[in-house]
Amino acid sequence: MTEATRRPPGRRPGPTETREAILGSARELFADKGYDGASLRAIARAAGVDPALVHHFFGNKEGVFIAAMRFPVDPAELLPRILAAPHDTLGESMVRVFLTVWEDPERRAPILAMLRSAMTNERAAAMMREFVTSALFARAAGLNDIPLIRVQAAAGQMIGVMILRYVLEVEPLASATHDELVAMLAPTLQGYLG
Amino acid sequence: MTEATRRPPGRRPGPTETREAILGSARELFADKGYDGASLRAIARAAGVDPALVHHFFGNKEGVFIAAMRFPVDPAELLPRILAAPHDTLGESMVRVFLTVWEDPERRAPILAMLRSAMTNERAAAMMREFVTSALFARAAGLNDIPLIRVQAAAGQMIGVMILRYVLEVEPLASATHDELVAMLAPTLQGYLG
DNA sequence: GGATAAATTCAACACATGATGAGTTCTGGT
DNA sequence: ACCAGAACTCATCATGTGTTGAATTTATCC
Repeated sequence: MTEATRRPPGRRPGPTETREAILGSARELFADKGYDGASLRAIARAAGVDPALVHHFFGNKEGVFIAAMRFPVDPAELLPRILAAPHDTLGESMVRVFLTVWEDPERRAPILAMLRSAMTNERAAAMMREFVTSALFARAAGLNDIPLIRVQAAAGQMIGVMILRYVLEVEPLASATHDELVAMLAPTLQGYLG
Repeated sequence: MTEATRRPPGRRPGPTETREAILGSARELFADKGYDGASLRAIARAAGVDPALVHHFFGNKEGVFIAAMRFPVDPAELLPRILAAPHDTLGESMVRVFLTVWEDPERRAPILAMLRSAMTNERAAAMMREFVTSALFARAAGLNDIPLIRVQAAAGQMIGVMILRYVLEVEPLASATHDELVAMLAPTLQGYLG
């Protein structure tokens, strides 16, 4: 029992799914440590792989991040789901979609990763600004002729509440049911969007 | 010109203000890199001082952070200023106080530091949760008999907007005037608090 | 089956980090 | 005038970081 975990070099037999495994670990680690906090080596370790392999696949750390952030949440799928609601229940619709997405760790991860990274890393902030601006705000405002700044106020309300609920985990917000949150927040969003 | 910047060891003559200088640099660096992103050595460098001196004064990195975060914003001074307003303009009052504080870099720094750090560091998150819960939410709710969760929804609105405005710098939110923001946000907060 | 390419590891690099211990110079109290 | 302690720097340690180049094994294509 010289070394328990020491695999030989060289390609593994069978079809290769390692790349996806790395992306999975990357998403998880970026999600709860942010860009700078998640180390390449930790990502490699979590994927059961040598750090150099990560480089081989993605070139450098930024490459890993960008690859992991593809589809932070597909707005083309989500926005219609929000805007499909009748005009007078747009607010409730938006709250429910947000809650549904954030409740599922799989779908929450990329958003959290983006948000956490953007808070302390200039380039990540630029990526998020870009994404949020062109893929979310502009479309949402364009589709229903709502002033851009009001869409942003609505998004701000949800971002703030999500941080208090999922990052800071402040009570009673963290334990509130979906219905309670809808009752409280929907009128606000409706006010901005209606 | 062997070494331009090389001060001799030993105590400096005259009264000593170095401790405050270190805290100043620490506050600045924590504010825009967060706890993990701001290195002791960078703080020392910014204060024009040897890294070991920082240890001498504060024991370890967490000591520096805690010392730098004393008075993130004195709630005992701020809350009365918000709550002094007549009941039907509480919302406007809160928006204005938030904007005033965030506009001044000196006062924004500790809050940003706290927030940025809390996003990626577990201990910083605990500190912030503690602070926000007992020093802000509980008092604000207690003083005027408002349900705790509504205070948090109001705070969430402001936190989200502040992030979009000062961290992500999304337009047009980032360039909006105080009056525009008040007009848009005050009714929301009034709804939660009234 | 033989050549080329892909997947994978290892060893090492240059550098940054937080921390420690010892040494030097000044201040303050007696 | 002395001396304990505070202020201050230096050199150093152990660890972690992103990145690189070479070596080895397997898969794929002609």
